[in-house]
Parts: sequence; structure tokens; C-alpha cells
Amino acid sequence: MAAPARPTYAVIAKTAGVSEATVSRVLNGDDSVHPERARRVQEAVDKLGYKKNRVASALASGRTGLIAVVIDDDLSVFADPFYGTVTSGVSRILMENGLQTVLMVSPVGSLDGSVAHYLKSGEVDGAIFFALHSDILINSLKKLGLPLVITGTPHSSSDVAFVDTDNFGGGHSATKHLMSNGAKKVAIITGDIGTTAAKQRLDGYLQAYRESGHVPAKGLICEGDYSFEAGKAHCEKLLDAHPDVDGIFASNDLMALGALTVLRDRGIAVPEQVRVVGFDDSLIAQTSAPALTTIRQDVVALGEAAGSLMIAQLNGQDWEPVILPTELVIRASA
Amino acid sequence: MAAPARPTYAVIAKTAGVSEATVSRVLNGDDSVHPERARRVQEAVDKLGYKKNRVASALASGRTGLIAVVIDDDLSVFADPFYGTVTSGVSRILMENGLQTVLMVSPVGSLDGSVAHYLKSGEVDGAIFFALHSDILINSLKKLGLPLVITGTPHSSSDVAFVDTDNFGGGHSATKHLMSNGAKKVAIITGDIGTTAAKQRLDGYLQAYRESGHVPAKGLICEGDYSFEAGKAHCEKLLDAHPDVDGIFASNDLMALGALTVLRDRGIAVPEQVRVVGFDDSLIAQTSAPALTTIRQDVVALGEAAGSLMIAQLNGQDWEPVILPTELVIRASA
DNA sequence: CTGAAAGCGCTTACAG
DNA sequence: CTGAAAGCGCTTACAG
Repeated sequence: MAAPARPTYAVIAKTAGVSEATVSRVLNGDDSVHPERARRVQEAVDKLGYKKNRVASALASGRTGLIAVVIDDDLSVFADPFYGTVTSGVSRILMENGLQTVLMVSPVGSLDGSVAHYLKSGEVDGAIFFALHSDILINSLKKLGLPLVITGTPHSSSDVAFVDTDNFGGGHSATKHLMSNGAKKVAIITGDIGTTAAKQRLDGYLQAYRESGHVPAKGLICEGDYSFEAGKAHCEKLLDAHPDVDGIFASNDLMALGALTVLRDRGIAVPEQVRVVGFDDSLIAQTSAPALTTIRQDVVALGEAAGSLMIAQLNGQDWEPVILPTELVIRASA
Repeated sequence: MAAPARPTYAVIAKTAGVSEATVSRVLNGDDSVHPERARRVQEAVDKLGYKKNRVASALASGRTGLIAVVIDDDLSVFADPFYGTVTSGVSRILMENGLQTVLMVSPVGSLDGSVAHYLKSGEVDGAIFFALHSDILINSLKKLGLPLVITGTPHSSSDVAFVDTDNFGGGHSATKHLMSNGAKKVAIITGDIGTTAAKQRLDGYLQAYRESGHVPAKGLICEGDYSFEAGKAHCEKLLDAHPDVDGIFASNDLMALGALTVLRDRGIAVPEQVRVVGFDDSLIAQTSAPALTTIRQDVVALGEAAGSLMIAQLNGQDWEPVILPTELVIRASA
């Protein structure tokens, strides 16, 4: 309905004076075609403004040109700009490679939910996962040979392609920064400890402590869940139980903001009395008062890396997991 | 490569003892098929776990089952969770209707950019636009008969389907709230005035002034651009030029936060001396100090409405533009 | 209400 | 290096 009659192979073949098979070869980069004939085909393509019909191509070749981006959660995840940003990075790389991004936001749940069925039914050439809560679907898809990329470190140690931020390094440098600025008693408010990222940030914190020759006092490790409320609640508890806390590493900016709110309410000076470091370098890190010292992760780059890993797999190239570095961004809070 | 051999019409037809045409009819809801035979087909489908091959279906029918979500901007827009949230609303509705969402994030620019070509080449059944900077592409696609939905009010008054928040009403109630709480001198920091939303919010502000029997003093209307920095800069200027300002309506929460930052730095009490209202009810409205009174817009519902308008058009049903109500959310700042 | 048949626009062994 | 031909799995007039 939409398009005015588009040219087909038949037309290109006729105007170039070759067979449709030859047109197909030229358009798919088969270099066995004689250069002169290839040139003629290319001319016809340019002249007629030909664009290949993806659907027909997909049916004949068995490749759909579609890559699913699966966010294993519900709509609410988009309250965090993280996912949208990663997705746009993925999308850009895929588009540059002639692939389309199909977005699916839905708890993946079991092995036979609708998303699982969809992915197994051959309607996409590959799938990129965010916020994956479990590896069972992954393992099942892996067996089918579907190219996969996970954003974040997988739970189990299968040989699935993944991209992640250096959470350990980030946690380490956040904690070290607090200590080297004089903080003696540094607490951590972790993210959802069911996620590998939260665990790795915690490990970085522990490593920094180890290097300092000290051990975090009991109660300095608070299990949060990445929410603003958790940041507030744990900061309250922390101040009650350990009035001499002088450093807080929150595993994301939102929880750091929660902590800042409590500190301000109690009239505790930041950074003079308590230093605070967040993680993400999201918008709120720049707009909070005081502005938040934080660990920047390059979210767009994360998406692009995921896209590139997918392309590599589709092309049968070798690939390795990608771990992106973090950067300490020093502002006013520590 | 991915899927193990899936059943086709041929298999369903054989096990049901009917022709492939009949299978097709049943699966496409053509109710001219005899109930008994339809039942047999359905049984075969269930038993074999048949799922229609979308690609083959698309090639034969000319309908791709794909809807483009086009965000006329670059990746940076995802710093604002607005787009991700709208997109997920759209995606959910489309998926419920057996359609897939193809995400394209790219400045649309001219009539023959790559996005324009893509949309014109019949690879999608429809397109939903966000953050559209101009209507020229729209008009050109409209002529091709491609079903379109715009999120936001179109610039020109073509008969394109659109969904939008009641920006006028929101601006009106924000301003009225400030006034009814005693503010006499209410300023507005507008959004990017090139967008229809910013203009409408301003109109609401002006209307509230009109109803109060007063006129906003010169300089109370500040042209911002939705950024944190604009909020800060305009608040500074405002306080310098009009020390007696006692109300500020910022056209989004981010600018309101900028204003709050300046007010705090100057030791001006909010809401005692200056009342502040934002727009969006985004995360930062809840986490700012003081918490921000703001105009909530239902972003997920906006996306769902856009999806529904698309479905209506594809089904040849009548549709009307959708304007979603806003809600005043009263917190501490006003 | 139903089926045989042509067709959607590509891709890909196969034979040369 | 190249073309004729079969085929991908559906849909849809058409004739009955």
C-alpha cells in the first residue's frame, strides 16, 4: 500500500542485460561476478534507485535481518535512562550493518513464555539481552545456535558473548578515592545483590579495603536495591549505628542521592563530615547538591559493543567478551 | 539456522485434511470456513505447536507486521527517560496486536535521508514519530498512504493522527496553583519554544494570568530549552531583575531543579519566599530537595495511545487525536 | 464454503 | 564466471 511500484530484480536484470542470479550476486557482494557486468548492475541499481526487498530476501535466505533487544523486565525499567541509552547504542551499530532492531520489553520468565517462543521460532537472527535475571533461557537458545549477546556479566559461566562495565574496577576506585581523601570508615550501599554488577562493585570495595590494610566494620556493608528509598533508609541506619562513618560508596547515583538527602536533613556537611561517591554519572549526579562525585560508565559505548559483538557472531568472526573501563568523575561530594 | 524444522501450512493442511487455503483462512480469522473444518485446523495447529512464518506471510500479503518508532533526534535524547518510557508503551500495545516495533533513532532531516528512504520503501506497515522537528517528511509519507502517528501536536494542521499531553491545561493548572497559594508575581521558564508542547504550556500560563485579572510583567517570561543549565541561568536573571518574584513555573522538572539549585545557593526559602512548580513528574521531582510540586503526565499511557491509534488506522477504523489529561502533584516546593 | 494455482521477490544449488 | 529453475511459506483472486 505504501510504496509506489518499486523495481525488482527482474527490472534490474533487464536493464543491466544480465540474469537475476547475477543481480543477486552483485548485491550480495559475491565477487565472482565479472567486474564489467557488476558495474552494469550497479549502474542500473543506482539509476532506478533500487532497494532490495528485505522480506523476500529473508524468505529466500532464511535470514530475517532482525535482531531482538530483549529487556527482561517490565516498562518501569525505562524510568532509568540506562536502558534507553544502551538500546540506542545497539541500534546504531546494527543499522550501520543493515540490521534492524526489534525491541521487546517483557519479563522473560520461563522457557515457554511468549518472548521465548518468539526467539525460538526463527523470527530474528539474533538476540541481545539486558537485565537478565537468569541464564536458563540463554542456555536453551544457545543450543539452537541463535547468536546471543548479554549486556552485563552472565550468572553462570557459559561461553556466551557479553559486554559489561568494569564494575569491580569502578567499585575499587570509588572506595580508594574516599580513603585517599581521608575517610577512615567507609560504608557501601550495594545494588540488588542478585545482579552480577552489584556483586562486582562490592568486590571492588572489599579489595580497596584489603589494600588499605583494614577490614570494614560489621554493618558497613548495606544491601540496597538501586532505589532512592534504599539509599535513604540505609543511610539513616548507618548514621544511627555508626555515627563516625565518614565515607559512603553508593552503588548507583540514585542511592547516593538518597544518602545525600538524609545527610542534608541531619545537617551533616558533605564532604566535610561524610564523603559520598555514586556510580553511573547519570544526570542526577550533575544536578544534585552538592554535585556528586561518581564513577562514570559509558553507556552508549556499552550498547555499541553489544551490537558489534552481535555482528561479529553473525559474520562467523571470533569475538571476546568486552569489559569497558570506568572513570572517576570528581565533583563536590567527595 | 536457529529453529528446528517448523511445521508449515502443508503439514497443517495434511493433518487437518483440508487445503492450505483453508488453513490460511482459519489462521487469518476468515469466518467463512465451516466451523467443523476450522476446528480441525485449530487442533492441528495446537497439536503441532504451529506458528505462522511472519516473513512468508509478509511477502505474500505485502504487509510486514513491522511498525517503525522514529525518534527524530540523536542518541542523547535517551538521557531523558521520557522517550524510553513512551516507546515501551507503544511496544506493548503493538505486540498485543501481533506487530513488532522497529526502533530508529536518527535525525530525520531531509526528505531523502536514510530514515526517509527506509520508511518510503515499504519495509514497515506504519510509523510513529517522536520529537518531530518538522512536518515535511510527514506530509510526504502521508501522500504515500503510510499510516502515521505523531507523539506530540503536529506543527502544521494536516490530518495526521497524533497523541499528546494536555500541555495547555498543565501549564494553566501549574500557574493557577502558584497564584492560589498566594504568589503574586509568577514567572515562567519555557521549554524549547520551537516545540508545540512548550508553546502550549506557555499559553496555559498566560491564560491563568488572564483569569487572575493581571498581566505578567515584562521579563517574567523566560525562553528556556528544557535543560538544567537553562533553569539555573534564567532563575539567576529572574532574581536579579525581579527580586520580588514569588512564583516560578518551569516547563519541565529539570529546569525546575536548576531553579531550586539557584534559590538554595542564594538562601531563598522554597516555598516560603519563592514557590516552584515543574512539569513531567519525573524521578527528579520526587528526589529533589525540597520535593518538587509538578504536573504529572502519563508517559506510558501516551505510548499506549500512540500504539492504539496506529492499530486503528491499520484496521481502517475511525480515529481521533488523543489528548491525555495532566495531574497536579503537590509536594513541598509549592 | 472450498481448493488449485499463480504469485510475492528474492536466493541458491546445479550444470555448464 | 553465469543462467535456468526450483524453492522459501505464505496469500489471494478465481472458479466452482
